[in-house]
Amino acid sequence: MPKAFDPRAIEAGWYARWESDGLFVADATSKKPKFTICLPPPNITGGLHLGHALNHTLQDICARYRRMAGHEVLFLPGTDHAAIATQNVIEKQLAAEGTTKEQLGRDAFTSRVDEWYRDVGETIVSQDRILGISLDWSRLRFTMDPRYVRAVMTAFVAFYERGWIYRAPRIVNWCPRDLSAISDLEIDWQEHQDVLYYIRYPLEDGGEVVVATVRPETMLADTGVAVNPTDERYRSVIGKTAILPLVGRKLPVVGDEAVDKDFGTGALKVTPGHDAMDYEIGQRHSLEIINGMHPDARMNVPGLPYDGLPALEAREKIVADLKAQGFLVKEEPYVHEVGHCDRCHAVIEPLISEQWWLRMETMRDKAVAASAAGKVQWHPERYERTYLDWLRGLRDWNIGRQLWLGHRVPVYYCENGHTTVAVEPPRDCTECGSIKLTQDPDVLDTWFSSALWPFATLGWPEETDDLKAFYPNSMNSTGREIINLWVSRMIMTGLEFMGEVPFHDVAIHCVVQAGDGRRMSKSLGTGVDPRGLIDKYGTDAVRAWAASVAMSSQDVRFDESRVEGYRRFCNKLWNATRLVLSSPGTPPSEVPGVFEVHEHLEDRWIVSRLSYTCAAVTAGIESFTFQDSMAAAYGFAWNEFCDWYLEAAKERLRAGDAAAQDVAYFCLDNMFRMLHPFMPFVTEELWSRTPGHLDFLMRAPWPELDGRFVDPAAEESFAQVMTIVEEVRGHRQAVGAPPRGGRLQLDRPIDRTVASLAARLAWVELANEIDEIDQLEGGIPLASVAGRASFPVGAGGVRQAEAKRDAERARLKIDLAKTEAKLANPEFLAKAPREIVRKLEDRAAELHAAIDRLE
RNA sequence: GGGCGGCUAGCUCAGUUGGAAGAGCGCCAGCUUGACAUGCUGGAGGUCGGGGGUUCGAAACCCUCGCCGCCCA
Repeated sequence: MPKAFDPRAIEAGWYARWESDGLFVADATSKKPKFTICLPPPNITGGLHLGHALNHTLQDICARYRRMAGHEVLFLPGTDHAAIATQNVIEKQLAAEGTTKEQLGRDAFTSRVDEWYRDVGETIVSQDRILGISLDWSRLRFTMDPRYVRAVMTAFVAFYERGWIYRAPRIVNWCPRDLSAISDLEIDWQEHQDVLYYIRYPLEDGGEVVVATVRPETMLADTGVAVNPTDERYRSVIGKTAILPLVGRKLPVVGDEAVDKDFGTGALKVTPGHDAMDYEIGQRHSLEIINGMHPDARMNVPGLPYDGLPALEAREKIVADLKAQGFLVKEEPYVHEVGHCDRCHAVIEPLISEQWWLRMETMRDKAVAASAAGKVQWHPERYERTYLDWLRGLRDWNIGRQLWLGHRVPVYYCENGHTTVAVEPPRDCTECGSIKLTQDPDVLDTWFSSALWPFATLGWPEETDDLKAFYPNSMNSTGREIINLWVSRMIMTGLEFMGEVPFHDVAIHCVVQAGDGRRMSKSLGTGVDPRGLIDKYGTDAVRAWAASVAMSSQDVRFDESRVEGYRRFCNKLWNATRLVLSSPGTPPSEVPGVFEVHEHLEDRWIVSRLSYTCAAVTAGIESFTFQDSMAAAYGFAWNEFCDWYLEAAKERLRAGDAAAQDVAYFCLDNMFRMLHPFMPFVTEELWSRTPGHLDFLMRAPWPELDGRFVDPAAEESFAQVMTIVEEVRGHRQAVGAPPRGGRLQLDRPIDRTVASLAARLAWVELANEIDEIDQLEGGIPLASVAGRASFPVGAGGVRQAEAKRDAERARLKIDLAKTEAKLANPEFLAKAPREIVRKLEDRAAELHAAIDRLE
């Protein structure tokens, strides 16, 4: 067995062996309890980054754990076409090549996209394999697969038939670069330093109203002026008519309570075609709606000198003209939030547009009710509020997008103006039989299709075996920014189409930031590809790191040294195994499941600790606090098993002691099993190298030690051993004694087993009679127990020993004073719980004794 | 503007009903100890963001202020 752990050497073969043995494939006919995760489909915009690695690892931990714990596990992989995001990526490529999608044409663009899907799809699949994610590749899904498309169309038609889908003009968030509407959730708000312009609108019969705006270019589409009817300043102007500067249009002045009296002058120019609130006001007062802008944000004002100008240029020219003609009252600096398209970063223009809408009331109410009934558990719990707050304010969903990429709306128009809505493209119009049909050009918001993921991947709308066996899913895991975009919508569609929530648990993991606290993103150049880390430290180290930060309450700045630390942990496991394997004699042919541990204190202690650790690891996974599991397993393996047990049992192992071997193999076996979900490769490799393991660790049963080996007496005794050893070692270093040698004398209350084990681990000789303390006169008195230690040192050593003793005594006296002060407080004695008082009394007694020993 | 989270050792983070401040990395010192120098041993380092309050007792609970991040408008 090589001396050092080498991730490359061991990771290569296991994944292929697990896969070829069918260990990832779910059996829908199995009688076992089912456990299902449909992996959140990564966007096909590029390869996976560290955030995906984290998320996929957490789900894989759950999947592997459940398999070992006896569940039939379906862990289903897939990818999402991410229409607008992917279209942006391809368009950037085309731009770099000096062309555009319009020059290419829709068909050529589509085949270009298909090519991209193939390449990136392969990259993502290979990344998940490298990460060891145990996905059922026989069920790989893509949101543009024909079967999946059919599910999307079925959902659309179902909503349409319920009367929930309608087409209507509304103010939408329009991206003038993507030439599409986008949803509220796809907007990135950024602070802008702008100018607030005060503009004089003359009244027809004399006088004027001054309005304030940061977007003077929209005035060309003004169709009214509004003031708050409770505003004394403007009460007299309601009902009058203002004249729009530069245009000459007559604008009715209306009173509407939506107007904010404190903003600007308190008078509002009303542009129903370009502002959501203005649109509402316009509806209430029957104002005309003018669309003053082309889809690419150039002005659409025929007959005016601004026609065809981009918005910002038009703004400059309009401001100059207003100034020249005396309409501009003043300008002042103004800071406000401006919406940007979160894909292409263009400034969003609110504008009136005819769109496809989905009514949400019924689904929203069901989703809220399901939450109230506790059907979905959120981890951490506080995210339930994020979800509910958003749902309660939910309005109709704009599901249409004006893109070239995505699921085309299944709505067909005939030459006679009839509309046919159908899952499959119809041959003829359902009303007049015309065969001249054209399909609506819009595509669906990507989240419309993603919302169906937990059941569409299982074959819905067909009643497949998979759907029957694996719906609802068991859990979903994602980042918090996806809660509203995706999780809430899956819950709504799941309830609507399947009559049941799509999963019982939602785990929201932390966000991994770059080392400097910035968001990790490809565009900022702060993204980290997990493959680079895996090359350096191995997959198991990356996964262990992911588990260790998993559900952290705060976002985590990526720190590579922690990944390195877990590689060292792998090496530690490797070498611990090497040590045990090197012990002579016949190793146990199989790991004893139950055996009597009675003779040696260290044996009793370590299996007791093992038992405790196993329970802690299990509890961590079950409660979605993976970092607790990782910490428990790490601490046990390194600090307890390697540092203390193996050191204590080393001589017995070398001598081929069967009991020590039994215990050591038993610990290794259980450690490998409980660590396997976290670090599948190194544990599988080491398991295969220990005797008696012919099958895969991956399908070994999950360890359940039931507290069988819990041994409080052994824990207490061993704790005493550790205390003594640590104090003796401390003295040894303080006096500059060599690493070995010296004598230790302990007084009678100390058990002989404890004494001899402590002496051995502290590399000192135990004096023959543990009660004859005077024999070691001149040695260093111990504080933790009655006893002395002596080491071969020169004169300087004695001084150092005394200095340490003085410092220790001073520290103990401070502690004692604090403790006694509390005990002297009558209120404390009266109000504190009894066991707390007793604990402090015991502590005071111990401190007294320790100080006495040092006098 | 509303809401959520965070602020603990030089760095990255734990700290589960309030009852003697922790880990990993880094740092200092000492160890070629027969599994591991990807290691072992010992050690230094914190007025738990500031200020109030509740309590016998607060890193933890309440109020307030200050930064940092996120979500929703």
